[in-house]
Amino acid sequence: MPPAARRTREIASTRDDILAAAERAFARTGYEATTMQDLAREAGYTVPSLYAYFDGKQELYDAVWSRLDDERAQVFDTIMPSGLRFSQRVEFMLARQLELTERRRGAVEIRMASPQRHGKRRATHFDGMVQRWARWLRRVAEPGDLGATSLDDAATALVGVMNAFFLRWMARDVATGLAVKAPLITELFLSGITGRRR
Amino acid sequence: MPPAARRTREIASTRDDILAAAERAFARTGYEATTMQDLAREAGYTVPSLYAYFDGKQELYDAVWSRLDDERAQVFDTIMPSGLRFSQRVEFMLARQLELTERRRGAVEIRMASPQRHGKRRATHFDGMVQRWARWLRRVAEPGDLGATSLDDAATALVGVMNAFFLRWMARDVATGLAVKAPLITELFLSGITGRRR
Amino acid sequence: MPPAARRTREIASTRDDILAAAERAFARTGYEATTMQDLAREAGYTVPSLYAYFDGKQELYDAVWSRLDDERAQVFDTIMPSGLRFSQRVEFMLARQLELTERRRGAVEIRMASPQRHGKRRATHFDGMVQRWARWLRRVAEPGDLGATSLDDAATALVGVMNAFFLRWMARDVATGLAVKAPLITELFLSGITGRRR
Amino acid sequence: MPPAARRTREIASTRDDILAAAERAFARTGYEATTMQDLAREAGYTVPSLYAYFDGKQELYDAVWSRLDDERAQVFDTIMPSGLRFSQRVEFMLARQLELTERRRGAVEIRMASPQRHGKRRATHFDGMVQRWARWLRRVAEPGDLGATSLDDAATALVGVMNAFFLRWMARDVATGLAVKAPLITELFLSGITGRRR
DNA sequence: AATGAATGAGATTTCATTCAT
DNA sequence: TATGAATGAAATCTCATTCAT
Repeated sequence: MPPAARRTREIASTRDDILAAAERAFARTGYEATTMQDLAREAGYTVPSLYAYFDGKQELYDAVWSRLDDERAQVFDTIMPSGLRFSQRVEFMLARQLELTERRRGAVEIRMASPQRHGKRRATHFDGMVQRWARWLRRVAEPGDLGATSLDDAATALVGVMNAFFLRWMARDVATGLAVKAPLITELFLSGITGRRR
Repeated sequence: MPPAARRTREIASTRDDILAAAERAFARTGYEATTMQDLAREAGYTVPSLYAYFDGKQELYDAVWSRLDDERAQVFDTIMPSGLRFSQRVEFMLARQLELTERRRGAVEIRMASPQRHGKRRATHFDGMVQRWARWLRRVAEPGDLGATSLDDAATALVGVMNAFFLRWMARDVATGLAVKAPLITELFLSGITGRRR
Repeated sequence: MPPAARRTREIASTRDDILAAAERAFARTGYEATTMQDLAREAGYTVPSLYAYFDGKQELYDAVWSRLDDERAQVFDTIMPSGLRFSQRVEFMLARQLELTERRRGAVEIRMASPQRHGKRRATHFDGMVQRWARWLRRVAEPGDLGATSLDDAATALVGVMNAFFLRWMARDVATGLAVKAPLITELFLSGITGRRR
Repeated sequence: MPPAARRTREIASTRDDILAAAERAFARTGYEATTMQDLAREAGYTVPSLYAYFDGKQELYDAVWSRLDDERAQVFDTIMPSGLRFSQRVEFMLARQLELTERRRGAVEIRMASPQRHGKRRATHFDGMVQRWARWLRRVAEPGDLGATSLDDAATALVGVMNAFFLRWMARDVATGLAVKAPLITELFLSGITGRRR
């Protein structure tokens, strides 16, 4: 590998280390309460070093979420086993997304509550999730799969139920698995509480 | 009314004015970004005056949420029309809760994302909501109403879908009504996307 | 005096105290090398208190010069004894200006070397002085008083010689008087080195 | 040329390149506001490289002025055409000095306002100029040339008027020539505003 | 009860300088 | 010789909180 390329790789790797540390730190205490000092300590650098890799606290914060969002987008592009029915596809994708959520739980939680640049709000982030799921549903749903429900309402309900189980899990049983709830969430999403098969 | 009693009433009223102002201010900019100066200006007092009524910023913040939580608890105690079926009861309570949410939208949104004293977290607040709804469901549901779904899972799904529609509304159409979504949410909760009656 | 008026006076007086202290501090070490800490110590306040009276370091700095410039403008409006010849008028005004300069020597010196808002420079400040003297000369000079010299060139020469004697005085003999040089400067200005009467 | 000698020459040349760049940079933004980064960029080196040639920022700054002062001293040693009268000599030297000033305008302006190590002051630099001109005047003036004016006062006036025209030129018409003012300055210096020949 | 004034503590950011390679 | 990386030290500015009036 030529030196220039190695250099580039090293920088990227350092940036990534810092981002991972920042994700932990922000997840622990939130944006405002996390100081540059905290971020530096978590990353194993001094504060001025962080400024060599990122332009400031806000930029670091933004970069943390970009990284997370990119990863989530990638999961949406996971190739699905062929021959699945709609309900199986939903369950499959739910499981994948929940796995990611589980792995990055702290970040995901804070992500929901983030002040974002230009005053965008939590609601905006939520709406983004809804729209991503809506796009996905359009891709995989066949006529009749959504019953009489609009794409938008379906995506809203799905994200809602999923988030609810995530938050309950965060509050109560982080030690256990989250992705195992995928079948339950799928059923509630498709058939509600009464329509569930015994 | 004796002077002492009037004094007590006045104090309570002033405290309430301050809390209402604080709710607006916190809803606008969040906990950290809202300064005591902001709170005082919004309330029409000077900063030291606020300290005469509350012990500090954190206490003010906590009191804001207590007030909101109390109000929500009261809504749960609203007397329901008699003779309603389960689905009608759910829809009725959803409508009442959504009305409150609509009225206090800003505060409710921030409430979800609040750093709290002693590291309690957003997830904890969510879990509180789930448990309150679970208690309510136990009171109003008759055998069979929840199908094969546990009380806890049912409450989780309900709060999830409700929150989802609230957030979507915040992101997109605050100008319109939120409570009108109560029937839709009820159906999605009970029958999922496929089981909905045409 | 009504309380409100007294309050206003107190604030003005405090601001003035701070400005006087800032003038001393800036004169000692220049703009950049003078810290808010230095300014606060010199004024007998803490740093945050300074921020209650001025918006920041640059504003303080600007205010110092405004104060000085105002005072200099006032000197230009001093009423002159009547019946003076042109040379006597020049000498009179030079003496008054030099007295002010002497009193505020440090500030005046730094004033010449100041980075100013928006990148204006020392030259700009100098040009301002030239133009003020030019206006004054137009007011007091009668036809023939300036010989063949344009108003602008005359003012330039006058400010140049005056400044030169000020700087030499700063470098060598601050202990003595500066205003006593007014007659000499007047002669050099009017007649040059050779034309001087014995 | 032996290698060692070439090396020495190379080092001297590199130092000079760096100084020229530093002069530009300092002239643009002043001492404090110019960072080592700025200096390195202007010179086409990296920051640590600058440290290989100079001991630090202050040393670089000092070296810039030494270079300028040396050059000015050299101009004072320019051989003058023979047979000139005093006024012609003054005009000749003024023209040469103004040419240098014009070429290095930015540096010269900053030079006047330079904080120097050990608290030497701007006034000191001015006084240095006065003394150099005084030495030169003593060399070229013959009895009677200065009229009744002392050498010191004459030099002071000369430097003052010269500086004044320089600063006015900086403020107003950098695009035009400065050295053309030499005759005017000479006349004002010798005969003042009234004594000028038509 | 209400407030003007003041401040301790701390946050982000910048920069000259060093050092291993 | 040249440089990428790292950092100690410091500067400006903000804010919750106190206290005398």
